Amino acid sequence: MPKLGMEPIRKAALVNAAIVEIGKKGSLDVTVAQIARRAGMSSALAHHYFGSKEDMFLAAMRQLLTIYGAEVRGAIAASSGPEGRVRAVLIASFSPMNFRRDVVGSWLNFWVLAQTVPQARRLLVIYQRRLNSNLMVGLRPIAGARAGQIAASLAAMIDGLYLREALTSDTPDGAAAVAVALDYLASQLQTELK
Amino acid sequence: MPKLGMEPIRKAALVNAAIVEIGKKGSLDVTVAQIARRAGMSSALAHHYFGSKEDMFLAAMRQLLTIYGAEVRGAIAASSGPEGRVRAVLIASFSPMNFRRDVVGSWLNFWVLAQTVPQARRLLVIYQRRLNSNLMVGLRPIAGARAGQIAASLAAMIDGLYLREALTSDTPDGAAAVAVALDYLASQLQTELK
DNA sequence: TTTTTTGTTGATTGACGAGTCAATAAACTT
DNA sequence: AAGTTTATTGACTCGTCAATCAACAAAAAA
Repeated sequence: MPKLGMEPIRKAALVNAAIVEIGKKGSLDVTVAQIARRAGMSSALAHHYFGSKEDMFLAAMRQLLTIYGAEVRGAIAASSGPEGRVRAVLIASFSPMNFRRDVVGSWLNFWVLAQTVPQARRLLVIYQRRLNSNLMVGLRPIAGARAGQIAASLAAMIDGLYLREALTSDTPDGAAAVAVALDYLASQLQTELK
Repeated sequence: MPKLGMEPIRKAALVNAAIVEIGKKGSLDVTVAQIARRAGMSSALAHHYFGSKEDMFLAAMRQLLTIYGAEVRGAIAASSGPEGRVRAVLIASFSPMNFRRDVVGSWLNFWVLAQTVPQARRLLVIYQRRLNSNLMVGLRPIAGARAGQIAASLAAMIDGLYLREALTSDTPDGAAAVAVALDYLASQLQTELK
């Protein structure tokens, strides 16, 4: 019984299922059938809405990026002052929403996807640019000429903390990750004022 | 014409071919036939020496770990003083040998493998422990109680820089990566002496 | 010199999975 | 009412690939 307007609903379901499935399996070697089943439909329908598996992956990646971006924007809006802005970015990056096991697992695998699929690479580059830019806005007023250097380090550190999270078996500890990054930031700023 | 004692030679050839092939493809989706061909033999022979594809991957991982470990040890031996030791670890981590496109690509994919294969995870955990320990030996004398925190940050940063390298299209710039890490180190130590 | 061990491969098997298709059905349009 | 669009799936095609096997060759051992 075709209720109309299913397309966006089913697409969303597939995208979420893909993220969960990839995260759970820890690899892109998930079948369309698995994803479709988790999303409660046949694999044929998944192919009907997304032309190919790759398209589905890209949509899932975009979703992750979108959520992440929204959360960062929200945190920045609620922050005050340059340093607060940088803190906001860090806190949002390790929020319970983004720093979840399956999400981190998916990120890692999308990084792999970006090695092969130009479209995926583009998405990841966008993320990197946005992260860098967000950091720079906050850092420039307080770190001056060193802002670029610090931003690069912080960005690398964030990615690295994600990477390590993907390996630890216990539940993600966003607070600890934030602490590491903030500690670094504090020391850098202190250096500035020496 | 069976020249005897082929086993180690063929195994080594396969391991290297696997690293190159994975790095080039940017994914673990390489066929045994591809690897075998690059190593100059039939896929059947590859299966003869390594029981399975997975075993081959694990051997390749071990190889990477071994080379990395050897290089770090060498650099440490040639260094002097606690801070020199830390520098040595960083420099070795981004040496031309380890910081090559295909090698970095392989690392990334082994990280993914570690999500699925316990044996691979174990290897990666060994790497992490060793890295941490190497850093700690150098940091404790100069950073005291903060050594742990700094080591964690440095380790995350190293991994993060690798991760980012896997994404940039141009040739790896080990020097720049070392600079970022050293800059962080310098600022941390300065904080110590404030 | 027979036998065993080591090296080597072409051919084959067996499984799995992406993508297609034909068919069915319920809405919406005219 | 007839026709069109949207939703949905089971069955099928087609390709790929890991792993196995049977067979052959040469060295070493007996």
